Amino acid sequence: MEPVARPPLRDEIRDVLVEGMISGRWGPGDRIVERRLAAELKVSQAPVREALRELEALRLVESSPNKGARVRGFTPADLREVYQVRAGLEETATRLGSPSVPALRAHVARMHDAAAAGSLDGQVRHLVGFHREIVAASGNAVLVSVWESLGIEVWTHVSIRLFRMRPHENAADHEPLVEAFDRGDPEVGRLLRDHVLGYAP
Amino acid sequence: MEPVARPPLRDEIRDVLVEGMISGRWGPGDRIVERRLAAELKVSQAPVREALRELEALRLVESSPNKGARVRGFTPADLREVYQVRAGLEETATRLGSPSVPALRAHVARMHDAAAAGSLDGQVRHLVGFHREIVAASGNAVLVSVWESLGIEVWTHVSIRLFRMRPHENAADHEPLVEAFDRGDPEVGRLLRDHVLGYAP
DNA sequence: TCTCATCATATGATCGATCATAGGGTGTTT
DNA sequence: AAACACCCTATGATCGATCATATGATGAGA
Repeated sequence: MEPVARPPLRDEIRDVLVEGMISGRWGPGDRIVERRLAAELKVSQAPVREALRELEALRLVESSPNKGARVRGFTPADLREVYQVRAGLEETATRLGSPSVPALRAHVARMHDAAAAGSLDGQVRHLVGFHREIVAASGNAVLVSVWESLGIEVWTHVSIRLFRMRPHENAADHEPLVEAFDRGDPEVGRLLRDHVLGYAP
Repeated sequence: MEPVARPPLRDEIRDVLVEGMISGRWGPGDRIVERRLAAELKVSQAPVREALRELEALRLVESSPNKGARVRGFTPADLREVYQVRAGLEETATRLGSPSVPALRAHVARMHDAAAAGSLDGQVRHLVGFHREIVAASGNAVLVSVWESLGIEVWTHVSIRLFRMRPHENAADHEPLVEAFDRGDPEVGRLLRDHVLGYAP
């Protein structure tokens, strides 16, 4: 049994930061001052530091010794690097396992709904969910964790806001992929790679 | 100018841990007790914790809330997962840039020397150096950092000791790759991928 | 003896305080 | 005014102490 099992404080703090970055409270280049945040959240400096280290590992913030942390600024070129890696990872995933086609269709459908309802959050959630399904289907836990470590969801949100990227006609863009998975097309890996690279600015 | 610029204490502690894992002082499954290590190194608990978090991100240790950290145990299956991801990353690297063939040859030569001199450390260092050269040549910083995050060097050491893996006839195994890079073989990516997968137990 | 509640100990999680550094402001000298 | 040394403040880095949890030891009761 495992009843309450509160998550460590650092995780909650990390989520606050991630949420803040998505909502725009902290934008690229903004400093994140450990003591201020600690005071605001009514916690001590230590867990805040640990949360920041975690975000550093996720490449969401950068910090230099004795200078503190700031939200990572990033250029379209940086984004491109992330997408290149991500494309490679997802292609690798298709070699290791096949996603559930119904699950993919469900994500596409909800992406559609969200778009119709004008919900940007919903679109991003299902866009990411679609790709996460593919990665998870690889059955490779390391692959999943590396993929997650790219911080796809946050970056997608942030880049949409900053670069005014339209989440394309997502639903439509994904149909060919679903079809390829459905018919077991051996080229699906390449298709997926090109699809992901197409997101890059 | 930037004279002394001591690295943060947590980094030194992390290196001590990594070194200890390579040397066998800590083996898979061993607990790492924050306070003991802190006392031994004459530092406080905080930087030790941060070092452990860092190693957690590198997948070298695992920890559960209120239970502490232990060196990650791993089965051949886990290793295989790492190699699959690594193979995909290195293949991606070949699509983005071409390594310096002389640099590759140099690594192979030193691998040879090290093998002749019976230096396991040397072999591993240049084996890893060979692959790192390829990844770095991609010019993609994200790719490099993701690849590094797999902790290749440590795992290679550890798995050689635990699984009594021979570092194959490394030098020989690498010749065909060098040749392929040299003649700009478009199949080099696939070759490299298979080569890396060949390391898997 | 076996079971289970209680408690003791070890240790992770968190805190509040202190130490050390970076940057900026100020006054002095030329 | 310019250059420079000094000091002041904000803040990251580290520490020592306290709080909270998990795990094993102890012993009463059946």
